[in-house]
Amino acid sequence: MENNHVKLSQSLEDYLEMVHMLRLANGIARVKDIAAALSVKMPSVAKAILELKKLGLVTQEPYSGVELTEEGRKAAADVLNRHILLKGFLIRLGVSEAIADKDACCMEHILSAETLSVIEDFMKKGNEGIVAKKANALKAKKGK
Amino acid sequence: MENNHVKLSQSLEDYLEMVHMLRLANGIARVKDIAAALSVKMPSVAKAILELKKLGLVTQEPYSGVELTEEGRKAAADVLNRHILLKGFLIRLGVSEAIADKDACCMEHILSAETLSVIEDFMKKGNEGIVAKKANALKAKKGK
DNA sequence: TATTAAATTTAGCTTAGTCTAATAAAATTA
DNA sequence: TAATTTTATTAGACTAAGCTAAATTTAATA
Repeated sequence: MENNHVKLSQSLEDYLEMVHMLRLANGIARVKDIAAALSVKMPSVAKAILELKKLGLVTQEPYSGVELTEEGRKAAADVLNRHILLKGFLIRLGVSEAIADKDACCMEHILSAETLSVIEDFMKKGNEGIVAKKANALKAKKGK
Repeated sequence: MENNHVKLSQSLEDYLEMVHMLRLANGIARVKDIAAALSVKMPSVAKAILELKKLGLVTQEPYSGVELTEEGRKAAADVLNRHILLKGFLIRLGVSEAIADKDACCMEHILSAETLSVIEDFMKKGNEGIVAKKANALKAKKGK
């Protein structure tokens, strides 16, 4: 049970996530579609896939679709889950769907575990959570 | 009243913001201190300052502290204000101060105007804002 | 099936942002 | 003030991530 978690660059995380999304949506992740979805050219995708191969996160037969290794699938799912969480969070705050999606796309690569877990709590408990926390804080103050 | 707002890279925004912070804190922004604060080496700072000079955002006499132009001061203050807003927001959600600071530091460069304005509202109105919004949404639904 | 079109890869260039090592200037101190 | 230390700059290497152009392979179609 080794911990191979090499921290990926934002760019590589994006490619990995997109492979996952395309496979979920279409069953296959083609270089052309990855390029279109990420607004880059195909050679950029080819280079990124090479990197991800070196890292053991994807496999690919020459001139065909990209597949995920078990480790790659896990890592991609992690990114995607963060994306979904953050997009939902922004929408809950009142951000429009399109912008929530775009901003989640950046945030998913940078937020610390602590912040993500706080946001998870927020999404579970809703605003009352914060109110309750405040109330507790006040109580604690009085208790002093 | 020209709009020279060239979109800065995250890196250059960080340098600009740090110049502003050091000047606020110490009255002067030295290369050495910028480097220490951003955990980079001095030559990286020198290069960045060169860029910011080209963009008309800072000035600097050789071998001395970095100054902000009027435009640079405005741009720096913008970044700093976003930082302060976001850090406060994360703290309000329950994130620890150190992590809030670190994460705000990344978020300040990437969030859209819409998301920032939503967060501003949240900080003004508090959670009731969201609750109220929800209530309104429900009312609107009923009204249909 | 032979040709054409589309997709993928390779080769190589560019930019931004970091670094180390070496040089130059300024500040400190003996 | 001369020597030393600190600070800043310059020169140049390296990496990541993008690009274009050209070559290669696969797929489509005449």
